Amino acid sequence: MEQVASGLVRLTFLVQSVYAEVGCGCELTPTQAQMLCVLREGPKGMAELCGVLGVERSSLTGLVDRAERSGLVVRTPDPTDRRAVKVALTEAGDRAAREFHEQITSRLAALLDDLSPTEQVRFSRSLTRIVTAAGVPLAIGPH
Amino acid sequence: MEQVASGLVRLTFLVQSVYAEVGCGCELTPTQAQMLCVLREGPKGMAELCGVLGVERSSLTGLVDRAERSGLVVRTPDPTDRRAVKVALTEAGDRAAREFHEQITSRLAALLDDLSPTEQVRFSRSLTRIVTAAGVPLAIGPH
DNA sequence: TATTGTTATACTCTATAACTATA
DNA sequence: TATAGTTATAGAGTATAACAATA
Repeated sequence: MEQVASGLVRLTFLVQSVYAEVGCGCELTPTQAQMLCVLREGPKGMAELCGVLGVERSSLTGLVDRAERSGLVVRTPDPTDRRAVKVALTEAGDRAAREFHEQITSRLAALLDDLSPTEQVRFSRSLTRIVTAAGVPLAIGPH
Repeated sequence: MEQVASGLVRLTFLVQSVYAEVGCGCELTPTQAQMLCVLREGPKGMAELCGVLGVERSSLTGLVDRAERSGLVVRTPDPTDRRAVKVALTEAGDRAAREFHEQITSRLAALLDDLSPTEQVRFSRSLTRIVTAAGVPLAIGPH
């Protein structure tokens, strides 16, 4: 039990550090990387984005503000609801998101390099089972 | 590759949320929980603690300030070096650290409940192999 | 001169509560 | 009244640079 818990915490640290490092290389904070990855699915309203990211609206306002200031996203008015806005990736944001996604995917997969092919498959399956059982959403990102 | 990366990120999510939740129940922020766990080994100097936690000294000053204000740790002068201080757990800090450690250990181990005993052993072994290969230090998180 | 730790400053991320505008 | 989003405010966590005291 002790062993497993320690392993899980250490793995979490490892993944976080890779995530931060890759993000840094793309000039993205981990939170920005996460948001940009979500926005690759398409433009989203603030409330919707809050739900996916698991943050409060006031927090998201700041996140979008900073990302917008950095030219990664834009707010556009929602034609169907004048209270609402849609947050969408800019071209630069899309480029950064793609780059981040590509790199994080290969960097994280490489963490399993020391396992045999069979072990890799088993590990990956168990991983999926664990997070599925716990109901963790699919979106890539921390928190 | 995509699969593995997604699984790793989702697992990281999951572990972080459990970590935060357990910490919250012990009135600890995740960072405080981590620091307190490290200090269970014994008192440490600021510089040493920085190394283990992977933060800058100025950051640690704030962390220790807040933990000290909450009565979790104390700074005591180092008799062998008048520049230095030792950071040690108070009784309350030790109690919180124990409680956190106990709970996080069982909560994280429980994440593997859906795997068969064989799969649990395999998963745990692979976990250890991955973090060992990557050189993730042991001291971080629960021991 | 090098090391230990703090201070000053600035930024990101987060939340709660109060607010505006629209539905 | 309820929902969408922002503003005001506060606090944790992080870093860099400048500084003090001691080795």
